[in-house]
Amino acid sequence: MIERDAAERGSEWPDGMKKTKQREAVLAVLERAEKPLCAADIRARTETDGSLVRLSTVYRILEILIKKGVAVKLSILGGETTVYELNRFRHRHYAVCVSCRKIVSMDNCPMERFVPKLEDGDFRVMGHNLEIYGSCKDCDTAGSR
Amino acid sequence: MIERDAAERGSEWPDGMKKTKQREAVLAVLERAEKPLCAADIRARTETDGSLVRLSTVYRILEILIKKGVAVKLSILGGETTVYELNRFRHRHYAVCVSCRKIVSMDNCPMERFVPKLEDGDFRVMGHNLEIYGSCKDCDTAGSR
DNA sequence: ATATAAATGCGTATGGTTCGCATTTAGATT
DNA sequence: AATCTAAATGCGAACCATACGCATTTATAT
Repeated sequence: MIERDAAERGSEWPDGMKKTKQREAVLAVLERAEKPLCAADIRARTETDGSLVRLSTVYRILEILIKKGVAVKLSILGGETTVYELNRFRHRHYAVCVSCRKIVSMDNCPMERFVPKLEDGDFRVMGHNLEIYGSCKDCDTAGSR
Repeated sequence: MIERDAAERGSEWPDGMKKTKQREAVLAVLERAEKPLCAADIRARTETDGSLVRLSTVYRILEILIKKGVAVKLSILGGETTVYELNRFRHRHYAVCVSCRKIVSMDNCPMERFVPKLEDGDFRVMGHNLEIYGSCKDCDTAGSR
């Protein structure tokens, strides 16, 4: 299973990164992830895959994946949760349900043609994070019922 | 000093909130704040004001200010810092310098006339957080020099 | 003035993340 | 293929921000 994912990834192993089974396991999890995952989730999924990666190692791997630009870190709901996902080289933002914490992905981005008016006129914008919060379909109907 | 701030705030004391000197001190700090502050900053500023509020109390006060909608919590730089500010009932977003962590405020908001395309069609958007990151004037010139 | 529910002080617990160091391993070199 | 070495991992402990528990104090209603 890990081998298959590695095969799908082909030769795209991050430059200069030593290939260890822990790193392959973490990358496999991130590639299969349907939503951003927190470190503990990643650890748990490597465990069910049959090749447990310790939590501290997960953090170390995430750190270097981020440094290499392979993964990105995002925090939602006022910093309560820190999650990670592969950098898919496209804008991807999420809406989070304040009630059940479901993460819903968004297909467009308000920053596409937006020029921020910044107090410090010479601020060079390099990127942005956007988080939308609200109530998902299920929780919304449950609440108003 | 605290009295003066309280006077400026006038009768706007949050509904049903017991007025204690710790709460007045924290509100005074938030009112005078030129940028969002973390809990430890708030504690430190109450200390220099001459009425130290313990950190755990700061957190408790922030919690209820947020619940009452008087303050808001925001997290920047991927959750590394959690900061708080008064809810000024207008959109206020910030750009953060990735190098010196300076916080620069932004005068417009890309969400003003933006309709998100969400996978979960019935997601009810209640609000959003946006963080812009990049390089501030000082760090940018320092870096490219 | 008194009663009482709520807020605070202060020490401790917690939970997510990082660190230290001994051991193992990947990849280079022979 | 065997050996070497820097880098990665295991594992426990440290760490930091934040939350909690409970005795004491305080704001407000009576």
